[in-house]
This record gives sequence, structure tokens and C-alpha cells, in this order.
Amino acid sequence: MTGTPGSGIIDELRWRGVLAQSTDEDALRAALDAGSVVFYVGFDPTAPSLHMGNLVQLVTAKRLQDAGHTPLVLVGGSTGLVGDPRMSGERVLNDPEVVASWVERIATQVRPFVSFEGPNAARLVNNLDWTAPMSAIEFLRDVGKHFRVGRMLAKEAVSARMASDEGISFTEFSYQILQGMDYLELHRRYGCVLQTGGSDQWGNITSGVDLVHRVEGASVHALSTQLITKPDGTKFGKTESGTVWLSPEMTSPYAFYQFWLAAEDAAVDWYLRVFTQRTQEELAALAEETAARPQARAAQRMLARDVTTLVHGADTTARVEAASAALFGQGELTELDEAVLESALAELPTARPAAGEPLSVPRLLAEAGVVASASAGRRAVAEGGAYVNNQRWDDADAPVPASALLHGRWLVLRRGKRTLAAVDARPV
RNA sequence: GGCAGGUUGCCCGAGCGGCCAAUGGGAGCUGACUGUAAAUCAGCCGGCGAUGCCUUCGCAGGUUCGAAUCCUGCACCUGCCA
Repeated sequence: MTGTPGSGIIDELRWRGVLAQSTDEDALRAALDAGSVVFYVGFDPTAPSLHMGNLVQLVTAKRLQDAGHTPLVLVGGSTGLVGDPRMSGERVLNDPEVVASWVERIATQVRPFVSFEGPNAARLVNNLDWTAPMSAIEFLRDVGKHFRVGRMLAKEAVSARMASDEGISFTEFSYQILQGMDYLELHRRYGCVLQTGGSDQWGNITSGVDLVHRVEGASVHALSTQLITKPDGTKFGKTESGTVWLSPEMTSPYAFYQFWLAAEDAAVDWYLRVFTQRTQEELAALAEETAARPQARAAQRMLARDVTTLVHGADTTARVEAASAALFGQGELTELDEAVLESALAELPTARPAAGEPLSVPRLLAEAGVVASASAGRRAVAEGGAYVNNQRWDDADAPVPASALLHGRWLVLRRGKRTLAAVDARPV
């Protein structure tokens, strides 16, 4: 698990297409070569779960740990209360109790990604621990004095917002100070000399580097990761139903697996490099396979399997793979035996109509959540995008006859090519 | 505090008394073609018991047969002045 600490990790991150920028690379390499480096990566609780963008950070932290370095995983109990400035405009402040509950959830969620044992065991920290006890006067005198407004204004996130119609609140403007304090605090407490984070956090990250330098006279390092995008330049990690979350309650493992499986050819190699442990040799072999038989989607399958396993575990992955095979299989649904069908459908959003209720396709689509409303369901039928048991259904008003129920109980609904849902018409 | 302008559907943005559920673009969805890929072309894109009905154009009132469009008050945003 733990190798000899070294700077080879930089080369690896570069090969994997993860590295966006860093502070003085030679100095960083020298530090990494000198022994196990304590580094930190932060997650702000802006939602009850982490998502795809955070996954890049988690995987990168793991790579650094596997390379012998020591992770501090910070959950932003205080920064999450303030909100970092983003282009789309001022954030709505979340209630402290809500943020606290998100901190808990995220702390739990983060644990499996790094090891908390061994000589370079990870440590979980919360910045509320050192900001909460601080008074406003201390903040202004001890911390604020080290920040120059000109520099703060020059940060891209701030200047962009200044130039926008909306402007920026003092609250969000101050965010970079809070994040800078984190670096200083972790440097003092644990000797942290490297911060990693997304490239969109670069401004905040360098605030910390500057602060440590001013206060402690130490040159510390920073490294940012590439924003993961789709080939058309848009952000990766969204589907028709919104953000892809790591929490199984918010994005089902089945949907999660399907998300990766649908990756574009043009980017799948990059995604494999970024999110999986596959080696250069393995990926070269895979590329040949893809060139020879693109329709087999071997790269997408490997990506989906590896990432789902990483996030949800091997057992869950086996389940959703089996479900995908059964439901997308060539075979007739009517030929699936009930146990296989039932466990496959268990992975899908399910509508449970009341006994005796006529089985209206638009309504079932809406109840299962694959369309927003019965109207949208009606539209889907009219567009020829609704399927019952893999047969196109083209009459929005016709109820599904009881004879269509598989094993007297189930229906497989499909919207479009690959959005599946189940109907469980179990008579009560 | 004063003056001027603004607030429209997921986003941008037209409309300025009836022909408005509201032009256009983007995003998104569906179909065709494919490989649960991309590109391309076409359609859809407030809700519903649907050749009709209901609720939308910052919020609350008002004028009118009729308002997103006019009037009054309120809230918020932007700019200029103090």
C-alpha cells in the first residue's frame, strides 16, 4: 500500500492528466523526495453528499498516500458556513445545524477513500475547531493584518464577481482568509506543507501558501487538479437528473454505474486514467481492444466497474452489473426467471400502483420519477420514447393489460434508450 | 437620502391592452442513424381527467368586457448624484 515516498507521483499525476498547476515544481519535487510529506485537501459541506468533482480530489489524495505521503482530510465546518465565491453568484447561507449535519455525513463518506492506519495514516480535521473559538478582534488583528486587499481583489473568483451585476458580499470576499487560515493552522499543528484541490480553488489555495510564508516564513506547496470535462467542454458529472452524487441515497448505485458506462469514447481513456488505478500497459491494451471492437464498449465497462467498486464496493457493483446485463440483455424479458428479474428491478426507481388501479403508462413513468410529470410522460409516449417490457408503447391513453405483467407482477418501463424504471403491481 | 432604469418559463432574452402559456437563443429530452459513444438531421420542451381546462411574466391591490403589458403601494437589483 505504502511505497517509498518520492516525487514520482508528480509524473504519475501528469501522465494521468490530473495535474493542472503547482507551485514551484522543483521545490515540490524536492520536498516529496525528502520523505513523507503531510498534505491536506478540503471539502466544504455544501450538500449532504460529495459528488463527482470531489471524487477527483479523493482519488488524488489516495494516490499521494499510496506514494507514501500523509493526508489530512479537512471537512470545512466553518468555510461551509461562509461559502466560497463562485461565478454564478452569491450563495444562500445554509443554517448552521444543516451544515453541521452535512459535515458529519461527509466525514463518514470520506473515510473509505484513504487509510487511517500505518505510518502515514490519514487524519480527519474540521476547520470549525480552530475558527469557532476565535473572536472577531483576533481574526482582524492576527489574521486579517496579513492579507492585502489588493491581492484579495485580484483573485479571479473575486474580481469576476466584482465585475458582475451582483457584486460580492463581504462574507464571501472573506472566504479566502478562512481557507488561508486552514493551511496555516495545519502547517503549525501537523507540519502540513502541501495543499491539493481543484483548479477552481487555486486562488484560495495560494492564499494559504502566501499566509504561511508571511507568518511562518516557510515556503509551502500547492498542487491543483484539472477540471474534468466532457469532450464538448462542458462539465462532467451531470446527467438529465442532475448531479451524480457519491451517496447511494442520492444517486442509486445502478444510476451511478450507468453514468460511467455511458461515457463518450473520446474521453473514456482520460477518465480511466483519472479515476482508476489502471496502469499505462493495461490502458494501452484496452485502447487496442476498443479500436478493434468499439461496440463492445470494453473501456466504458471497465471504467464503470472500477469506479462503482471504488465508491460502492464490489458486492454492489456485482449487483448492478447483473441488473444491467439482465435489463439491457438481448434476451426476452419474459424469459428471465423471477428471482433474476426481481433483483435487477430492485436497482431501479419503482412505481407501485395501488391494486386495481389502471396501469397508465404516462402516470407510471411519472411515479417512477423518470419523467417530471404525467404530462411529460404523455409527451414521451407521443414522441415514441416510452417502452413497456422493451416494446414501444404508443398509446398514452391505453392502460397496460394485466397480461403484460411479468410473472403476474412486474413491468419494465423504459424512457428513451437507457432510462429504466420498474413497476411493481403486486396485488396487496 | 435624491434621480433614472430594471425584476418574464432551467439560463439568457423579446413582448409593452386582446391574435400570449408568451418570439428567439442556449441547456435539456425524444426519434432516426449507431455501439447504452460522438457527429448529423427532425420533433418536443408550465400543469392537468387534454380538439378543452387550470396556474404562470418580483409581491399585493386597482382600472378594464379583457393586463406580462396601464395605475397605486411594497420588496429586491443596477447606475448616477449626495
